[in-house]
Amino acid sequence: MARTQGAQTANAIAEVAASLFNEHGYEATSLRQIASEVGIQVGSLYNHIDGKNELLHNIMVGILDDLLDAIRNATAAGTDPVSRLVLALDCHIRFHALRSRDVFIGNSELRSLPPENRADVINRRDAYEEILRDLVSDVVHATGADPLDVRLQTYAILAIGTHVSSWYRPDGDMSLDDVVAGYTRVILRQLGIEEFGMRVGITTA
Amino acid sequence: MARTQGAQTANAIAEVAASLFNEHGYEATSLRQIASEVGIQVGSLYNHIDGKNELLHNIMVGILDDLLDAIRNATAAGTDPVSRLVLALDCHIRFHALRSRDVFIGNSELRSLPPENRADVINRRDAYEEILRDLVSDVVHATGADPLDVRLQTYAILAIGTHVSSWYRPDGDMSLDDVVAGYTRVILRQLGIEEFGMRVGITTA
DNA sequence: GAGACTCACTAGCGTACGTTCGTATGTAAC
DNA sequence: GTTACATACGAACGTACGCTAGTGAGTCTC
Repeated sequence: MARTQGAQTANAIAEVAASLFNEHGYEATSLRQIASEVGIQVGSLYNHIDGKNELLHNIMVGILDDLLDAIRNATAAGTDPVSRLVLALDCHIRFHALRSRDVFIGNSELRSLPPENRADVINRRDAYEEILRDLVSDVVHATGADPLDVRLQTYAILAIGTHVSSWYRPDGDMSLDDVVAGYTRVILRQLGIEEFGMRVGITTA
Repeated sequence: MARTQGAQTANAIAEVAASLFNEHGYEATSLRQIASEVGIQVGSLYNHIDGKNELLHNIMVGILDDLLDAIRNATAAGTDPVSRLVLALDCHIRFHALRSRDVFIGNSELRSLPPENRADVINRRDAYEEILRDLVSDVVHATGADPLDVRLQTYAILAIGTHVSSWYRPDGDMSLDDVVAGYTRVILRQLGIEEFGMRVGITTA
């Protein structure tokens, strides 16, 4: 056993760690549990990681990098502010629903990261928030809508994403398409641009 | 030292525990830390509690009982569905902002409760969600507004509350009154009853 | 085939944890 | 003043933790 198993084992460790962190929390998960579910001994973990904390750090930075990539790619296809926002909301909600495990870890385990590693996460989180705020801001300027309060509106969108990741289940009684369409309507209306949404294919049926 | 210190010490333990759970998380907080901040020895804690988990359970049940009491009292003064909802939103947002420490514990440490104690918390949480949903539902029926989706609307309100508890700071650059007024306008608009809100004193200035 | 490298094993290190116990001390009740 | 109780202390329990170190088996390179 050598040379070829490395990548697979490393992958399995990361997956198992994420599942256990999600289920019991970082502090309540032991390396012995992780090793046991992977099917190796505790000591062997250290052939693949530097320590327990690296597992958490990788998950948190990874999920935020993926989220930033996703929203940038999603909005690139938009031809005007409203369609860019609609594309962003689609991405935002789907991402949080489908990757709820890692999103939840990212949102709940910041305090388990040693302070020197927190900036990596906080900077990415701030960057995402800024992207959303700019999208909202652009829509407001382009449409002349009254946004009430851009900051609170942006927070509301962020909150919906986080919340979706905590209740949405693929086998629940609401399809992901319905969740996306429903929340998109709600958000466009709360921004005061319900009628602009219709022009890009969002209906209030 | 006897007979009279009991209640004060018990109180101090609960307060210190909540602060440390909020800061580091339940699992990462040791009874030795708690005892040390209270100014007693570890063993002495057991004159006041049955075990570490009781501390968490009391916080979680307590905050939800307070929240349920608050929303019931707040809405009692409402004379019609819209004003009841507005009163509820005021209470909802203020409560989450002002009691963010315990709210955060309640929202993030459910998995640290042993399964047999979770029902206490989940039942209260469900009860709160039902109260909000009924308020939304009543408003819709009374005003004839198109709610888009009552469930998603209710979730959005819940999400805003949870999110507020994570960012609002009394010394931040937005007053609590502004947060409440701002979010109330956003929520009334997303429900499609912006104009009804004005009748009960919410302005979109 | 020899050497280098990968990756797993086993055993054990020092430390911290939640909890229990016996004891001491101060206060209240009678 | 005696009795009973509330409350604190200090020491110790068994267990689990993250992590390290030494070793051996398999595999790739040349």
